[in-house]
Formats: sequence, structure tokens, C-alpha cells
Amino acid sequence: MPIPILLTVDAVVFGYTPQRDLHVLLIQRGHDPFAGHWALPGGFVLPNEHIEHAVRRELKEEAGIEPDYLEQLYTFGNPNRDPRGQVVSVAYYVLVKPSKFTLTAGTDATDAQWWPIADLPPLAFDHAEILQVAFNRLSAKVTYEPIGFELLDEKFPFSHLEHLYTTLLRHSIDRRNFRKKIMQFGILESLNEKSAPSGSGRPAALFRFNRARYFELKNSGFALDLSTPAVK
Amino acid sequence: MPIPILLTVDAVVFGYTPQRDLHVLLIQRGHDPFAGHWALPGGFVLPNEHIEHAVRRELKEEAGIEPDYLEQLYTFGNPNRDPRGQVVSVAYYVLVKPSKFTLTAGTDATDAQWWPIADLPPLAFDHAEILQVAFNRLSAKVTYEPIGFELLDEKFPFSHLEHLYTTLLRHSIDRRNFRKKIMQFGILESLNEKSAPSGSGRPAALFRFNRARYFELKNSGFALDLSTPAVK
DNA sequence: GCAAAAGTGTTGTAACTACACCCATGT
DNA sequence: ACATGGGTGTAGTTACAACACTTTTGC
Repeated sequence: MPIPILLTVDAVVFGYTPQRDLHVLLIQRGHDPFAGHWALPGGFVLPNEHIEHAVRRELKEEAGIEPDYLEQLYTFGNPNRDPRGQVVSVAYYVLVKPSKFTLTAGTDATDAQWWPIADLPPLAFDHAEILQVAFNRLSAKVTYEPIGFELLDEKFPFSHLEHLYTTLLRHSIDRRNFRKKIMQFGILESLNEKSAPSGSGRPAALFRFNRARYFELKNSGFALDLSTPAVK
Repeated sequence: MPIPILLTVDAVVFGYTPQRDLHVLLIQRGHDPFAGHWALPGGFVLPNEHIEHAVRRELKEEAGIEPDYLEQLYTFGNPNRDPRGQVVSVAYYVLVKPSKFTLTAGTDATDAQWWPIADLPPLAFDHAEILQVAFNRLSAKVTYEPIGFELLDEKFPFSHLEHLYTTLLRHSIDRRNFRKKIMQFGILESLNEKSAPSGSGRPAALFRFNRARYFELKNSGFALDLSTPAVK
């Protein structure tokens, strides 16, 4: 005797802003429960809607975002996670280049904003836990798949990549060795452009991720390894 | 306006039988849809039931199995995956030592049986896809976490471990190098016992997985790597 | 004594870590 | 000229891959 259950989706959207820090997209809830609290974007799955479609729809509605990279994270089924009763939520994690979008608050939300991962407000429901799981997954995955590039602009200086990895791996790395390793794979295309000078310092060369080259490598059985030891 | 949706769980239960092959537990369905077809064990989530609890309950009911190792795999939400209408399913994968259980067919099932992974019957719903995802996940995970031991008996000869990895990695491996690698970690405790002679050949020494030692290693920041190159 | 499975060491090579100084630009 | 961030090479060490013969048992 099947009993229908309320099903939602939630998205942990990561963005890496030019100021060089990892951010998460949060929306401020307009209604109860948790009215006024910050929460992950998400909402109920519609009848006959594919769950992945539901996430994309909610992201567009609530924040005006259409992600390139989106992947299922985990399904949270603790019967007490929502004060309204049993609500099971399928969580996704999403990587975007923030420069591609202007955030727009949707109808259900009073606001949509990027929050630095190191300084988050209290979150509604079990969203702090979901975010933690997402961050851990991202940190782990970035060492064996080149998904970090989904967070950077199309063209980026090497230092952005390095700083991103520093943040995700939670330790500093040796610049020379890291660069050598990535260059060896040949998955970075070096452009004949320099970044605009930002304040002072030498302008950096710009690179682009060579997706085609990466898939070649991958299909020929090559395993990427972007982990790097902590520098003392 | 939330609409309730039917929610099920499905389990991909892997077992490694003494005959030395990787098997999956399937049940033969007693009712429509797909009456008579083989399917993954599973069923509907009850009101206010935690989803993980639902899997354990179904496994016990349908096959008499109480697993040690159980982990969420992926949530399948294609609206056409069930002919009865929209049914979202949270899939788990489960590792058991088959020698610990006697299979018992439950009330909904006409039969419960181990099937060799290399020779499966046609499956109900999208269960073939689920099984494929589970197998891929298991194959990947076995290289960086020692979950393979959950499939072996408490005491096992080295050759069982080696054969298991051969099956999961889908290529043969160098026995000497593999053994060296695993022995280096010190996660195998060598017992002063020999396996009973099975037919002909030299009797093998028995080992036990040293869980405590593994957690020590892990907590001191050590990353296991049990991948091994294919032998030419 | 032969078939079948278990057990074991060495050597060359490739990959990694550690490490510090010069360069280009803005102010 | 100085502050800021960008860019680069080498040497010692370690870890891995490749490889084949001997041992113990049953029949």
C-alpha cells in the first residue's frame, strides 16, 4: 500500500567570484517555515517532472541561473528534517561562473545572494548539513576530475586556478609543482593574452581549459590526479 | 502547492560467493507490474520512515538479509521509469558476505536468488540501469577504500582478494605487486592458519582485515590507493 | 611425477618533492 | 626604487612497473 510523500529538490550552487573566493548561492525565504531565514534554492517536484528538471526550473525561477554543471549529490530522508512533516529532498550541486549571471530574486524569495563559504548565515532546515556534504564532495572530486574549471571564467590567469585549489584542498600548495603537473597533462591552452593589470604586479598570461584534449586523455584510459601535497 | 509523489527504495546487494564470482541478489516479482520478472529488492517508503530504514526493512522482509555495509547510490527520477506512473526511487548499494545468510523468499516475492554479475536475467523497470550504476560505483570505490573486504569472509586466502579485484577492475593484475602493495599498508593481519585444501594445489595462508589499523592510517591522513595497472 | 595453486625479490625508470630567485608592471 | 604578484629549473629520493622461478599439496 504505497503512500505518497512530499518530494523536494535543493541545490548547492558554488561560484568563484573575481575577488577570488568560493561562494554559495542562498535565497532568503519569503514564507514560513523559516520565513526570513537564508536557505538553499529549491522547491517541490511537480507531477511528472524529472527531478533534475525541477532543480533547473527552481534555479531559474528563484535566482535567474541556468547552470552548465549540475550533478546529483545525495538524498536526505530524515523524517524530521522539515517541520511541516515528512519531506524527502534530493540535493544537487551546481558549479557556475558568477560573471555569467545577474542574480534576480524570484517571487518566493525576498532576496538571492552569494555568500562566502567561510562566513555563512544560519541556514533553514538541514541545509547546513547539505552544504557541508556538497563542499566535501566538491573538494574530493576536484582532485580527480577537472571540474574546477567550471568555476573559473572562460579565460583565467593561472593564479585563479591555484587559489581555487588552495581553498578547496584547505592547504597551500607549491606553485611550481602544481603548474608543472597541470601543464604536463596539456589540458590548458595558453592564450596570447595578458590579464588587465589589477592594481600592481606583473600582468598574468591567460589560459583556457581544453575540454577536447581532456576527453581524449580520459578516453585513452588516463587518470587525472590533481591532488598536491601540502606545502610546509 | 506541493504534490505528494510515490517514493520507493531499491537495493543492489553484492555478494562474493565461495565459487569466487561476484553475484547480485535478485527477487522474482509476485505481482504486476512485471510479475514473474526478476528485480532488485526494494519497495515503498512508509510514512515517517527514514529512507535508509526502508531499505533495511525491505531487505529483511524480502530476502532475510541484514547488511553490514549499506550506502546510498543515486536517486532515479525519470517520470516514465514505472508503468504505474511517477515513482521516484532512492537506490542503495549493499555489500554482504553471502555465507552469513540463508536466502528466504518473502511474501511479495516468489523467489530470491543470487545471480552472477556476468549473466543476469532481464530486469524489471530500470533496474538494469541501476545495477550498472552500482557496479561502476563499486568498481571505482574499491580502489580508494577497503570496502572489498566487506564481500569476503572474515578469514580469507589472499587469492580471493586478488580475484575479487580482478573482477571489479575488469583486468588481470600482477600478483606480486598487488600483494606487496596491500601488505605495505599493514591492513591485513596474517593468521596462523591454512585454508583447507580444495582439490589440488598448495593450501593458502589465511588473512583477516585489520579494521582498527585502517582507521589509524586514515585518521593520520593517509590515502589508500588500491588501483593496480593492468598486466600485459 | 605431474598438475594446480601459493609464494616470493630485484632492478630500471619515471614521477614526485623540495627548494629560491628573477621578471614585469604600477605607483 | 619599491611593492606586488607572475614566472621558472634542478637534483635527490621514492615509488612503481616489469618480470619468472620455486614450493607445497592432491592425485
